[in-house]
Amino acid sequence: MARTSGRPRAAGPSPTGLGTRNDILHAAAHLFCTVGYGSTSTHSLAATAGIRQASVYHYFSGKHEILLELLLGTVRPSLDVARRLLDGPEPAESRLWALCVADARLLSGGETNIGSLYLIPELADERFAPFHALRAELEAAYETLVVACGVPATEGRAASILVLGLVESVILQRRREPETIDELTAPSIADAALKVIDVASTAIAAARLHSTALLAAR
Amino acid sequence: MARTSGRPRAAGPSPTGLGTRNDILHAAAHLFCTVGYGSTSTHSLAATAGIRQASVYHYFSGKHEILLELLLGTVRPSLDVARRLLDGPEPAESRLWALCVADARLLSGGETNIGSLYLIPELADERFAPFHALRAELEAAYETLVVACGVPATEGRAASILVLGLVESVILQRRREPETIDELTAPSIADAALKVIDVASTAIAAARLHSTALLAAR
DNA sequence: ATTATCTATAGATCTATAGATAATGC
DNA sequence: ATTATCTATAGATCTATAGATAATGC
Repeated sequence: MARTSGRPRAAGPSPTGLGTRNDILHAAAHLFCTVGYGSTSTHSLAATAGIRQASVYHYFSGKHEILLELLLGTVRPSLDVARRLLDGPEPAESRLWALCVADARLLSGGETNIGSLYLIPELADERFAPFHALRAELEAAYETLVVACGVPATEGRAASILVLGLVESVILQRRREPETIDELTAPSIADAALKVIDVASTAIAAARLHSTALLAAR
Repeated sequence: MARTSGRPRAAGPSPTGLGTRNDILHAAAHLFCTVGYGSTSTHSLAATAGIRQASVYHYFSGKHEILLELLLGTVRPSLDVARRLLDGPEPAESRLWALCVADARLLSGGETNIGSLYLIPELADERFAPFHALRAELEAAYETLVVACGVPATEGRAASILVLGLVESVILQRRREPETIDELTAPSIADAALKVIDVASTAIAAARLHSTALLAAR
């Protein structure tokens, strides 16, 4: 990871200690979330990463490629959890609850509110198609689990949109009132998600108990 | 509204027919939502509004002032509804339901998904303080109604964040799957919001019946 | 006379490439 | 020799101002 050969940096060592590529990704996550994607220049990106502007192009062909990598790195862990939960032996209610908690935690944790990048208009560009493909798979997993919880198949789409919307509302909350987020936030969201699709409170309580084991499972 | 004196435009008449100021606001709403705020130049703004780049400065001191006006124009109607509902004689459940529906409709209707501008990092700038003040008042109204629905005051904040998050999730839905939004979307969201705070289904049904009269009231 | 718009432009910035340089590796 | 980084820069673009112009209003 750490550089061995090559001309030394003019501005001192890697800020992250994880190599230049990661310095750039780290700087981009921070700037895109606090300054805005369109308002961040390759120059400020480089400065934050501790290198010169032109050196960014040694690793990425432009801002869009950096953003794509950040997005993929954020949706992949969600998808990993979703795939594991899709065909487990536990009740669907417990698996959906676990997925909601895991996603709410992923979105509320980490150094930067990277989920807020899911929403920017610039993503309409076709260069972000690989991200949209993974997102679509995640949405399908939610729908499958929602239907497995007893929601009629014809209403599954609409119900899963509400559920995922509730989970992702943590992105908005984090943007506006990060101090209100604590370890109870994710479970509260998961509870709320199951209430929305009319899961009985006994099943919700059971899901809470199952979840520790479920999310630890490999 | 329509220009009377002054040099004629080079690029033909006002696209909206509502005067240059509105042409600019209209163009900005469209471009900020589809291209991105930071990625929109004053030049493209002017071109879409049917004027030259420099003429934008006759009406606004820059992009930020245009964005602020768009934001205020979006949050004010929500706040008008909220103020009216805050101390009505109807049950709190019905008033909260009506507020959720009204907001979900405001966010899902209109030509552009202007709610998506609520989330951009650029809003952290102090120049948008007037918007944040109105937003805070709207959030307080939600909290008041949530507590009036029987949620303990100590949990009112957290619960109202979930409720408002659910309402605003329509912004995310509209960005990603606008074709799934129809006249049932807003009421479904309002139902879901009341379920989240454990309102009995009988009270939810009553709220639906009340709402027509409630939202028509002046 | 007043006004809305225009043209022109200075100066700042931004992107992306070309080519030099200062390290390590062999 | 290879590599990561640097400096330098061309060309594009972007913002904001100065001042001209082409209408209407009086």
